Amino acid sequence: MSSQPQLSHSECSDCPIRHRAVCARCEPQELGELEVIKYYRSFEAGQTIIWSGDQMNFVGSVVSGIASLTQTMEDGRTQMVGLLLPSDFVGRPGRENAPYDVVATTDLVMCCFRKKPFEDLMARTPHIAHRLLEMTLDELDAAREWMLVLGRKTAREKIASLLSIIARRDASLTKRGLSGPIVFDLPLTREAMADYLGLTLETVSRQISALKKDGVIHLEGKRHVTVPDMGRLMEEAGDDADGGFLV
Amino acid sequence: MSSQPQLSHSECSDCPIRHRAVCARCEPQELGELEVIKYYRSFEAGQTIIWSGDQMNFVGSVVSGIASLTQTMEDGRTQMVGLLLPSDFVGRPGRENAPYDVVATTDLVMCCFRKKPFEDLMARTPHIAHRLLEMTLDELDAAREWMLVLGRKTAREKIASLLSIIARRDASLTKRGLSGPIVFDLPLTREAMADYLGLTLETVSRQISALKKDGVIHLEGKRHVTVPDMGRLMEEAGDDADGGFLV
DNA sequence: GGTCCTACTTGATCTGGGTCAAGGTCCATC
DNA sequence: GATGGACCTTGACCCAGATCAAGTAGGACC
Repeated sequence: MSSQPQLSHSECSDCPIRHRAVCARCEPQELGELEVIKYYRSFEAGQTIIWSGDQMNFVGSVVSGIASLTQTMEDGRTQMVGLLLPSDFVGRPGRENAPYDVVATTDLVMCCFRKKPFEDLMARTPHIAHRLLEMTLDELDAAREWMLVLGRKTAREKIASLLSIIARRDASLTKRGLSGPIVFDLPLTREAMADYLGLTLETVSRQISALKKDGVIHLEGKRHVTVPDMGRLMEEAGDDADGGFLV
Repeated sequence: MSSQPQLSHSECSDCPIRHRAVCARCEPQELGELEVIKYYRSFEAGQTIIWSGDQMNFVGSVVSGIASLTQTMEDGRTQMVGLLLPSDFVGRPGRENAPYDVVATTDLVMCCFRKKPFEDLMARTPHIAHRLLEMTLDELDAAREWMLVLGRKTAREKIASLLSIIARRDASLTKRGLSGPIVFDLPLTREAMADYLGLTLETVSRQISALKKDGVIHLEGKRHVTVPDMGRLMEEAGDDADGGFLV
C-alpha cells in the first residue's frame, strides 16, 4: 500500500497541498507538519485506486500520471466524471466513502495524507480549508463546463474539447504558451476518451481521423499529437476563443 | 432590487445559512450577526438574476421557488448545469464573476448577504467555512451524477431521472416518505426540462407521454404529476434501487 | 521470423432522438 | 364567446452516432 518516497524534494513541489494550499502566506511550521505526515503511493496503469462505496481513509494529490473518476451503471455503461492531472487533488474531507471509482489511467504517483490528521490540520489551519474550498469550486466549474460538452456538443466538438483541455494543461505544465504549436502524448486510450465524452470508441476513432484529415491536428503513431493552431482547435470545440475550460 | 422581508420569522428558517451553516454548535452571536446583514430579493418567473460574466456581489440561498444555472454557446445551444431548489445555496465566495446565467425558473424569493461581509464572517467563523465546503461537495456530487445522466442515459431514463429527483426533493421538503404515492407539480416547462437533460422539448414531451401510457406516472393537466410507485420510477431511471441522487 | 494480444481503424447498417410541421389546450383579455 | 398567445402534443421524416463486423499496426515473447 504505502511506499517510500520515490521522488527528490524538488520533484515533490508538484504536490498542491504543499505549494498551493500552504502558500507563502502560511507559517513554515504548518508546512513542516504536512511534510511529516505525507507519504507516497504508486499505481500501475489500469489499477483501481478506490472502488465506489469504499471507505476512503486518505486524501492526496496526483504527482505524476493521470487518474480518472468513473461511474458505472449496473448494465456496464460507464461515464468518466473527472480527470485528475498532475497537481489535482483527490479526496473529500468530511466524507466517509468514495462516490465513484478512482482508476489509474496511466502509471501514477500520488502524494497522500491520512485523512484524520489532514482534517485535524485543516481545522487548525484556515488557509488550508480555504484553499480546499477554492479547489472544490474549480472542480465544480469544470464539472459544469463538462455538462455542456456532454449535453449539447457534437462528437467532433467533444473530441476537440477534450484535446483542447489536454493541450492547454500540457502547455501550462511545460510553461509554454498557447501561441506556437503544441505537442503532447495522449494519455488516454480511445475507450477512455469515449467514456469521458459519452461516445463509443469507434466514434472517437472516426472523429480523430476526421480532425487529422482536416489538418486540425497531426498524429504520429496513435498517441503523439501536434496541434498546429490552438485557436483553430478551440473553434472546433465550439468554445469562445478566450475559452474558460478549467479541469 | 433589494426588498423588505416578506416572510415571517418561521418561514425564514428555510434559509440554510441560518439553520444549516450556523447550526446548534455555533454561538448565538454569529447567528445574530447573520440576521443583521441579511436581506431578501424576489424575482418573477423568467427573470435573469445574474448574467454569465457579471460581477456577483452577493451570496444567498433559495427560500422559495426554483432557479437554474444555465450555460449558453454562441449559436444558442443551452445546457442547464444546475437546479436550485429551496434551501440551496447560490454564490461563490472568493470568486468575482458568475460563470453562468442564473435564472428564476418560477417566481422566486432569495435570502441574500452582501458578499464582502459574508466572506469576513466566514473567515472568522470556521463552522460556516466548513459548512460551505460541505455544500460545495454536495453540488459537485450532484453535478457528477448528472454527467452520467447526460452522457450515458437514454431519453426515457433521463426523464425518469429528473422526475425522480424532483419527487424525492418534494417528498423530503414535505416530510413525507417515499413509500406511498408522491404527488407534485412540475416546476419546469418542457423546454427547461429539455435544457437540463440535453434533449429537445419534443423528445421530452414524447417520453413523458410514454411514461404516462406505461403507468409509471399519472398526469393531471400538463404539470400535476403523481408517482404511484417510486421504486418503479427509479428503476426506469436506471438507478440502483437505493439510489444516491443528491441535487 | 512467427504468433499472440492489445489498441486502433474502417466499413456497412441500424436506430434513437433531432428536425420540421401541423395541430390541440388552456388561459387571459377584450 | 371570440381572439391571441404560451405551452404542449403528435406525426413524418432524417441523420449523427451506435452497433456489428472485419481488418490493421505494433509491441512482447517464443
